Amino acid sequence: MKDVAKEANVATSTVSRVIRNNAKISEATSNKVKAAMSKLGYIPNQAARTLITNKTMTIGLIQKSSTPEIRQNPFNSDVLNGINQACNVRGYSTRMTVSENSRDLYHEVKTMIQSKSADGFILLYSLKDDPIEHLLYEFKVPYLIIGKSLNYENIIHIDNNNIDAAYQLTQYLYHLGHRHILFLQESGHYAVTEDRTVGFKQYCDNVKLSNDCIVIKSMNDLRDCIKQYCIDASHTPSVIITSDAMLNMQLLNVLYEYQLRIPEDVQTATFNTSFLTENATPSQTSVNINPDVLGLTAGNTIIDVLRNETISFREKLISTQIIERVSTTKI
DNA sequence: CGCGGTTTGCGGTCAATGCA
DNA sequence: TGCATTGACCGCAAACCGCG
Repeated sequence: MKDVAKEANVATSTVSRVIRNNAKISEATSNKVKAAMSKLGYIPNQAARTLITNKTMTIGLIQKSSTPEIRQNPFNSDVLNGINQACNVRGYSTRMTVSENSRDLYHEVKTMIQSKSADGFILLYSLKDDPIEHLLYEFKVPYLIIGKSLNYENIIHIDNNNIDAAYQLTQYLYHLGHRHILFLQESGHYAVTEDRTVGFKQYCDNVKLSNDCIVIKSMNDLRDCIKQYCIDASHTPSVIITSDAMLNMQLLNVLYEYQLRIPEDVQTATFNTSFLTENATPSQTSVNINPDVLGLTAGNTIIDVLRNETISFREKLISTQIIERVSTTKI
């Protein structure tokens, strides 16, 4: 700033005012300063700005764990992409947690809060009685949740209506003629999974369809389940829904092992449209929950909060769409 | 009153200094 | 020698102030 001021023949404060878009600077002076900045290639120093503003211009992103299963889920990277887009446009950067287990994660987040490494946080999951959310709440740090708000009143959260999305998907499959549907859900008691199960059951009850929901914890679970329901049973399901695309990928492998053809022998549908579902063999009918929009909305909203702008909602629901693909085509 | 210069202090590190 | 204290320093924002 000193160099720029010298180059433009003004005081450093004048340079500061031009950068901050402060009023009461004549256009002539402003232009003079901008010319000097561009001549010298000057970029403001964020570390120095943090010193005086006490703002890091960083958003902390908390993911439930940093295991490959979660990191490599396209849903995750799509959400992060949305968040980063919002942050990039509005001058913020992001910092994500890397811990793989909840104890480490707790300390990582605590350090981030206490060292003032971020101005606000986005929780990328929602969990009942989550110690990490308690931490954010106790320290009075601005945060919002992608998913349901389960622990405190009036916490801003960005979500899909997963009950409705599952209901719609089941209805869609019913209209295709399916009368025996198997629903496979991931383990872990996360709200999304539970809601998708609820929506599925609701529609089945409505039309008096018998239904089975199985919790899958491992690849062996999955093999046992398919053997039991699709090989050994007399009345096999005509379609299998998976609560997430990663589980869907594993299912495709198991069906291949048992030489069950999709869509001829059994059909499949899943939640979370992505590159994976588009390019699977065959391409998978899936529910697009628009993770990029979830991320973009979350990013923009937390920045609004940090800028003390009034937020008109506590809950924002992002729409979902069923994407029809080969896995549920009529034969 | 518009404009812009002077000065201070943000939070932490590190070297110099003071004191027992 | 070992410890505590002080002050310079980083780049910037803004309170404060003065000129015309």
